[in-house]
Amino acid sequence: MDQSVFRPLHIASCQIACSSCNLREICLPSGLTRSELAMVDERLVSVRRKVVKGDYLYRAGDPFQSLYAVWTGFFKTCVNSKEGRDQVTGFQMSGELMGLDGIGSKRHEVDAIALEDSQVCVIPFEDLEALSHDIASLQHHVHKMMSREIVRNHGVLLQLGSMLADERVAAFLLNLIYRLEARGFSGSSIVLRMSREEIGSFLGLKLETVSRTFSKFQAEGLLSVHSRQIEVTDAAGLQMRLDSANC
Amino acid sequence: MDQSVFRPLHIASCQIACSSCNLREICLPSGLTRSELAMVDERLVSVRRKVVKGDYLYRAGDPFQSLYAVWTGFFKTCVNSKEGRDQVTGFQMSGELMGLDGIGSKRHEVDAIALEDSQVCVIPFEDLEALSHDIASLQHHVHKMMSREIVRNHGVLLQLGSMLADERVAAFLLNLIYRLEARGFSGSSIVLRMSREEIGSFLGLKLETVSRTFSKFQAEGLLSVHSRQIEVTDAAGLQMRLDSANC
DNA sequence: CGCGAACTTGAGGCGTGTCAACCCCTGTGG
DNA sequence: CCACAGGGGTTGACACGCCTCAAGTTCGCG
Repeated sequence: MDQSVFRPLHIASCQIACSSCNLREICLPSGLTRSELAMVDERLVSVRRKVVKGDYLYRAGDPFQSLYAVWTGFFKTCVNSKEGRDQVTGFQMSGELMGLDGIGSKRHEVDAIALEDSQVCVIPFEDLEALSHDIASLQHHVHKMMSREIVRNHGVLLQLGSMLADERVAAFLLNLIYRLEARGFSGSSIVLRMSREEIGSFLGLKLETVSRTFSKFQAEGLLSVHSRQIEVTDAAGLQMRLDSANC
Repeated sequence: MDQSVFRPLHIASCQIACSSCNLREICLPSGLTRSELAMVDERLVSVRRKVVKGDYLYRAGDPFQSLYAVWTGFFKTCVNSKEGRDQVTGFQMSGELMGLDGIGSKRHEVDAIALEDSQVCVIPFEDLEALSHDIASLQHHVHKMMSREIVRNHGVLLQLGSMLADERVAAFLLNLIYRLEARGFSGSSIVLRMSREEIGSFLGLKLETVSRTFSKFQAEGLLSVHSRQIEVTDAAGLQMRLDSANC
């Protein structure tokens, strides 16, 4: 529906080019000049990969070769410890980068799973490093994106370490709204692509707690829930849930 | 005591050179050739800064200019949300890098505070990007270090999201042991540089819970506690605390 | 030596997990 | 067409782990 904006009429015939992608200002090439963009088109991004709902884009342990930028669709990334624990570490939507975890060890350290039929742009990391060598602003931008990933994780740490269940869920929804609005979608009408269990895993809560919290917010008039369709009627009220904590 | 190994006799006269630093294999220049190391000495790391116990190395909001590598001492980094929450996001010891959070926004996003009298090597980030341009292996190594920081955070996420208090404390101690041993220190005799409250903040627990857990481990014969001096007598037993969870 | 900060320990309360029942929706096969 | 199974979601009762509050002790530093 809303997403038609991102879906080309003929995928097969679609030129894979950052310069003509409407995500270019959000995605990897953000901030590049026209001529730099042309170099990215030519030397870097040439393959797009489809991942159907439920399939792995990559698994923890797979050899690392490429980063992936989400073009359409929605992903989750999960860590699995050897002790059998696992946890969702993030949800990725269009324009967001996946795979940075794999650079350090040459192997992916998390699983990346599509939550709906998706397409990603493949960014071979060796090529990215080579091109960064020739385009200083690209090199800097890569550093920025990695840094932001670190900062993002700090935010999640804060959620998991110091927030009550209500606050975690409110922060989760507000973050989702923020990112959807940055992509031109309505911030008040959200379709969740993930289950209650996946939200819970991400927030360090059980699925029942997530479900109860949604019901509670609904009873308080902050939003209305119809399974995965959420209508946020009072985003400011959600924000107050965060501000009013800890006095 | 053990740390004398890292403390030069005359600080003022000490040559600031990665090539002669005994942390070079753990720290930023790990994996560089002799000649590359010489370039790092010449063009990159020339200033060392002292930070006395309790002082800020930098604060959230400060303009970002440099990364810092811990040379001696011990730090914590903290996020502060505008709502008044705050949380320790990590503890840094010798050879570890601080400041990566600041690249994305040109401002530091966390506070970095010395937990004991410390010294850091200042790494101007512009110079690092410039030198990375000339030394491909340095560029790659910077990427690796950032990637590892991301992966490290995933591990903390897992702790905060899915572990009981005992398990968090056990994982915390085992991680500390691992890092101390990598630096040639005893893994069984630990001196904590941080308070119970700081450990609690890092692990998403209250200080009383941390204290109780130490006492519990002591009662079970896994370790003995004398305020901040911890003798780990059964590291395998601590590890079992992690493995046996969740069945 | 004396003060304040850090730490320990206990008692009780609260938030979230656990377990279970039930509903809704979808897909499958008789 | 209906019966049925299965997965996801909701809701309730209860348990338990951690937090809160408070008192007392030890440690560190002037």
